[in-house]
Amino acid sequence: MPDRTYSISDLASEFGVTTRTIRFYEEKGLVHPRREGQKRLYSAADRVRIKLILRGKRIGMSLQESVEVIDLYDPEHNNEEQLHSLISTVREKRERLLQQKKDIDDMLAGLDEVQSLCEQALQDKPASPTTRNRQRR
Amino acid sequence: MPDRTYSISDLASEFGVTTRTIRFYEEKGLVHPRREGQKRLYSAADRVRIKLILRGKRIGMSLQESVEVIDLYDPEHNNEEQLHSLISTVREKRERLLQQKKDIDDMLAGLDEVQSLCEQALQDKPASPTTRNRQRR
DNA sequence: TCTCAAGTTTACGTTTACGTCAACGTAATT
DNA sequence: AATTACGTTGACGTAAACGTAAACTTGAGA
Repeated sequence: MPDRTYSISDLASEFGVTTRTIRFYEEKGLVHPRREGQKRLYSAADRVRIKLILRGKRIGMSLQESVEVIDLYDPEHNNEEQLHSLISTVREKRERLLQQKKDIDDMLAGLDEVQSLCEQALQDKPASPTTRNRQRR
Repeated sequence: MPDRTYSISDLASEFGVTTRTIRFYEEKGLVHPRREGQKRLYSAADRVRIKLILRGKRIGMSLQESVEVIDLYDPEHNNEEQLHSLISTVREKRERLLQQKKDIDDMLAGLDEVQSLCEQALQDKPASPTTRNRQRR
């Protein structure tokens, strides 16, 4: 059923955000759900847009920037000039993402180090002082 | 020279931020530079802290969260309980970072797709209309 | 019919991360 | 002595991304 629709609270609970958040995205023009009377009806495409926006948020993108990335997909680019500028936009986005990956890898390496230091410290004193005291008395 | 110091504008220009930004970090207790009279004097350690904060920012961390990560490095953890909670903190951070890496890879895949569609579209019409017109006249 | 959950609009509040003056100090240069 | 560069402390402003409260509607069920 590719034409399934979603209520606002469907999506809110699915994505772990409030309905206020989703309405806010609409205020900002990030999504345009249909209306059934008063109620908002979200299509599968709307759902994907929100999902992609939240993905962008997780890696520190602003809402506007996420939309910018999402809009790279729909072909509004007809002439050669637009295609070239699109390609260079893609290149810039990609460079930033690669930098972010590097930042993440660096941070992961730091966490590994912290963890092994921790585990070593736990090895060096296998019995805690409290345990020792309890045993002696 | 491991005891080199930096002025506020040294660091600002090195990291591409304003001096206001660095003073703001101090207001928030993220760095504590020494003073020479009125002026702030930043040590190599201060510089690294700022660098790590900015790294955190690039991957969407708040300033507080970056500090939290940075503070994992200095051993304030003496007893067993603290060590265990530190390890579980590390685990949580790592999980989030891995999710972010996945998000980035997904987005990179999307960009690849956009780019190849672009290049194909450019292949399909190798001569632009303007070029054609110029050649015909 | 009454209620109750789910939805709606409007509007003001909040947090984070700085920007932007203003007004002043200090040290070197002209 | 005056300019210039660099620094300082307030203090207020702002944009983004929602939170929160108020007051209303609407469709489904007891």
